Amino acid sequence: MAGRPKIFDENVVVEKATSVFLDKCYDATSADELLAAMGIGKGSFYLAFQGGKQELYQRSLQQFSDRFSGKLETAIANAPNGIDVIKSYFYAIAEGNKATKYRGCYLGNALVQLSEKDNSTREIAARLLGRLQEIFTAAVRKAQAAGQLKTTADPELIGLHLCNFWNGIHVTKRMGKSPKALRALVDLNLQILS
Amino acid sequence: MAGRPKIFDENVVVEKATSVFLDKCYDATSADELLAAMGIGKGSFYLAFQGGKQELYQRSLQQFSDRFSGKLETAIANAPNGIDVIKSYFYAIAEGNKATKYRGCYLGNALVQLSEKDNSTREIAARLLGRLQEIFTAAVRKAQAAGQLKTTADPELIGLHLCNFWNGIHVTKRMGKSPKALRALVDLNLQILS
DNA sequence: CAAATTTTGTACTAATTAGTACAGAATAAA
DNA sequence: TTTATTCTGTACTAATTAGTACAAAATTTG
Repeated sequence: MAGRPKIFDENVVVEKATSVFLDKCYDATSADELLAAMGIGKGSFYLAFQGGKQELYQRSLQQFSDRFSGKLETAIANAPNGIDVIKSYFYAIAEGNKATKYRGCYLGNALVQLSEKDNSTREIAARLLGRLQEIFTAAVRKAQAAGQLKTTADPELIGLHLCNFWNGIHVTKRMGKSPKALRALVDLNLQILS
Repeated sequence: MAGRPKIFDENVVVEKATSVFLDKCYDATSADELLAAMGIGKGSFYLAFQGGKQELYQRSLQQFSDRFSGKLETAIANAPNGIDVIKSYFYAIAEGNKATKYRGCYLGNALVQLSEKDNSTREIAARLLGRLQEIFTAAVRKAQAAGQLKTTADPELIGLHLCNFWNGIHVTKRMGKSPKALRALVDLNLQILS
């Protein structure tokens, strides 16, 4: 392949863009701001991302989801009890830290922040969040089969509940609730996994 | 008081602005768009809302919360069983309709959509959502005292759970879930109110 | 009616926006 | 080395942005 070589790696710059999108909503993030964070110029950007800001955002959502889902799936697959892995994720949200306190879930944010006009991107975010739900469902089904769970409730429903609780706590966190209150909330909502 | 009379009612135009803010996030809503919806010119607007768009948004959040909280409190106070009123609100969300399917909760949206730079507005949204939590908590406490609830769990915790479930389902709804799935989710999360 | 007061609409500014055009730079292949 | 190819950085456009300035309009009070 002839031609001047790219001075950047697309995956790397998408990741840099993600950290900008995590701080503000899509519409409020300017292309200039993204370019500065990505460290490339307009020429390079609009050549690599011909769909402009929208394409960048969609790829950012996809990359984030791939990495996050992959990490969670691996952790569940390698643990003796996948349900414990899921529990630890929720308790980690309850603890939080200053940097992530007001960030929420990248995919959930997208779902809430996207205006009605950009249906295609919102559908992508919805589908990617659906993957999280499926991971929860699969882990519950596996644990039920292994006799690691008391509940006989539909694993689909429990998966939906966990995904919904995930969505909720990432919003409720932003109300400034203490880790103690959030821990009690997690306790209550994960009782079904005992 | 002498002077040319106002051609508009501030509460009315704030309400009109609210319906614009409901469709898109704060940052993405232009002042021009708001003015068009409000039906007033720049001169009038910047005189009545000297804090500009931010003041308008904060007053919009406050007005929305006042009206919504008032309606909910009245409904609970006038019902034989306040818990049934709360349940009906959640089942109504599960049913939804095309117009509100992707709208979510105005206050929750604010919490998620506001960038980190506008802390003061986010704190207002957090405080107003806290009112919802308090209404839930008070209703639970009252029902417990009246022997209408089996659970002896801390009413504060149940109130927090309901507020969190409220936050969650307004996001989960946007994943395109069917009313049937959402109803099952409500069933599961309101079991504690049986 | 005249003066004081308040509101309105228009015209304007200065900054920022997303995206395009294109000359030139850097490479691989012939 | 020449040619074909791909990428980069700069300069540009045309639209939109939030907010200001201010003259004229509409009212109350004296």
